[in-house]
Amino acid sequence: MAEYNNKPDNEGTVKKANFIHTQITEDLKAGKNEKRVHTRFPPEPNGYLHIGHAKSICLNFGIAEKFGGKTNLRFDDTNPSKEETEYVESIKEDVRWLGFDWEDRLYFASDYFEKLHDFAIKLIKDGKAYVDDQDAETISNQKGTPTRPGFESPCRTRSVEENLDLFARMTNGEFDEGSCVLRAKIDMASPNMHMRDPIIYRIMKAHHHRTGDKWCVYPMYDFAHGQSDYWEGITHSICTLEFEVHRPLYDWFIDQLQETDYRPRQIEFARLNLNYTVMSKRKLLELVKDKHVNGWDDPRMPTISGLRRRGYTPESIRNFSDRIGVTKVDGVIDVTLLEHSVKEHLNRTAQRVMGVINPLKVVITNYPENQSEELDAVNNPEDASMGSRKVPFSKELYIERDDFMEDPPRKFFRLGPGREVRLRYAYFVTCNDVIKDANGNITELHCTYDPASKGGNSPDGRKVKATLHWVSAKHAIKSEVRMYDRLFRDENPDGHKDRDFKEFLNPDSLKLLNDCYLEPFVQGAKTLDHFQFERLGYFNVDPDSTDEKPVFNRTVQLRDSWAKQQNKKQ
RNA sequence: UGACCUGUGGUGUAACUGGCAACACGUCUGACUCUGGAUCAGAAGAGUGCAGGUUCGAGCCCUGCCAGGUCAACCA
Repeated sequence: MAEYNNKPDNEGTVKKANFIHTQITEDLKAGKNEKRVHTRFPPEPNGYLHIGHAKSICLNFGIAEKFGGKTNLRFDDTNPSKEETEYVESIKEDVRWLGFDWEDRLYFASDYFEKLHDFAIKLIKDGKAYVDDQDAETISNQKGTPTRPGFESPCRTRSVEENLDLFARMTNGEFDEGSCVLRAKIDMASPNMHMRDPIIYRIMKAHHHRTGDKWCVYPMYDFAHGQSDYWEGITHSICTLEFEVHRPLYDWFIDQLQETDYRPRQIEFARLNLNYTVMSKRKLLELVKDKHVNGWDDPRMPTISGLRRRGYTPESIRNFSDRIGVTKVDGVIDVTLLEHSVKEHLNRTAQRVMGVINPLKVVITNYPENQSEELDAVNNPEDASMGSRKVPFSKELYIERDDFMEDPPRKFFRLGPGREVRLRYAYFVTCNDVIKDANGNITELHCTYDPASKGGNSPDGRKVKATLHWVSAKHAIKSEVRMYDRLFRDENPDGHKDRDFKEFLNPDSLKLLNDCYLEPFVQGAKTLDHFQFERLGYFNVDPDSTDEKPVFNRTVQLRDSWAKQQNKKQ
C-alpha cells in the first residue's frame, strides 16, 4: 500500500491528506461501520470520462488504497434515454488505463431495479409515497421556489390501496409517459426544494441498455444512488458540490432503509475546473457531434481518452490529481499545471530522438559524396540505464528552419551566415552560403564541417553557443506531425453570458505538418509510444499511423527560453 | 426575501486540540550544461474577504456584514 500523509511516494511527489481523509479518519476513530472504508466511483454512462472524472477516480480509489478499503465501479444507469453501452466500455477502459482496479465489483444501478421497486412499494405501504397524476407543470408550480414554500398536491391523501394499484399499473405500462409519477411524502414547506415531495419514479417506455424493455418505470437519481450505496455497503459516498443540497434527501432514504449501525455517508468536494477548456459532458458531446473535434478521443479534448491519445501518461494524471488537492472551494486550475505534470514524467522516461519538424536542407560541402557514418547518441540523459543508439550522418541533412537566421540578432545563438554551431552528437559546422530561390526564399544552406569535432567536441577546446538537432536526409523517416494548441482562445469559454462557448474555439488548435523528418530510430514504434524530439517537445505515436506514414502528436512542447524572450519583447 | 456551501501570495493547496503563514506551479535572477530542455542555488510575491469582539496571543473561537457558488429537470 502506498504511504500518504505527506511522505513522498515512489514517484517523488507528496500526497497530502485532504479534508475527506480527515473525516474518514474521524469516522474510523469513532468506530463507525465496523471500521470499514468502502468507496465507489459512480459514472453515468452518457459520455466519455474527462480529467474532472480522473480527479474523482483518483480520490475514490486513493482513499481505498490509503485506508485499506475497497472501491466499486458502479454505473448510474437510471435514465435509459441517455445511456449507451459504448460509454460503459469506454469508461471501463479509462479507469483501467488510469491504473485502478475494481476487481469483481462492477455494478450497475440497474442491478437494483427490482429492489428499488420493492422499496418504493414499502414506502407506499408505510404511507410515505404516493402517485401523483397531475401534469408536470402543475407539480412544478406546487413545488414553490427556493424562497417560497410549496403546497401540497391533492393526490397526497390518496389511500395506500389506491397508490399501490396505481403504481402497479404504472409499472405494467398501462399509463402514458408523463401521465403520473411516484413521489415521496416528505415536506412541501421545507426550505430545501429537494425535500418537497421529490419524484422518485417516472414512466419511461424506453429501451434500457441492460434491462431491455422489462421496465416502464425508472427510479430517479436521488432514489437510486443512496440505496445503491447502502446495498453495496459503501461507507463514504463522495460526490461533487452540487449534490450538497441533496444530502438531507440522501439521508432520509437511508433512514427508511437502515436496520443496523451501518450507514453510508455522503461527502461533497469541488469538481475540477481547468482553464482554456470546457468540462461539461453536454458541451463535450456538442463538440463531438458538430465535428469541431474529431471524436471523443481527439487529442485536444480534456477527456481521458483524448489525453491518452495526446500522449499523457496515467502517472502524470495521477500526479496531477495529487497536486491539485481536494477541497470545497471551487476554483480554476491552470492547464499549465497539467502540462507540467506530463513534462515531469516524460522527462524522466521518454526516449530521446531527433526530428525536424520544419525542414531546411543543409549540404555539408566538404563531406564526401556517398559517405555516411553512425554516431552515438544518448537515449535519455536523465536515465543512464536507457543506454544509447546510433544516429546516421551524411552529406545532406535537415535542420529546423527556426534554427537559422540570415540576419540574426545578438541574442540569437543559433546558426547564421559565417557562424559555427554544433550538430548534436555529430560535428561543428559553419554556414558559408545561403541559397535562395527566385522569390528570395531560403532553400538550402551550404556548410562545412570540422572533421576533428566528431562526436560534438573540438580537440582545440573551441566553444560554440548552440547545439542544433538534425536528421540525415537520406536516412530520415518522413512523417506527419500534428501540432496541438489549446482548444479555446478564452480562459473560460463557457463563462460568457449571451455568448456561446463555441465562439471561443481556437481556429489554430490543430496544425498538420506533413514534411517532417525523423531519425530512423522511430521506425517500428507502436501506437502511444512516447518520445522527446530533442529541443522541441514530447511526441507520441498516433493510432492513425501506418507503416508508410507514421503520425505523431505533440503532447507538450519543451520550455523554450528563446521564444519566451521574443514574446516579452512584443 | 429562503436554505446550504465557500472566501489564505498570480494559480492550487497547507498550517495538530489558537502560538509570529508553509509548499507546489508560475514569475525573476544566477550557476551548470553537447537539448536556450532538465538540474541546482537564490529572490520577489499574501498578513489570511471586511468590521468588531474574546484572548498575553486568532487564518483558526464569537458577532455582524460583504462577495461568490449551489438549489425551482418526470437529468445525473
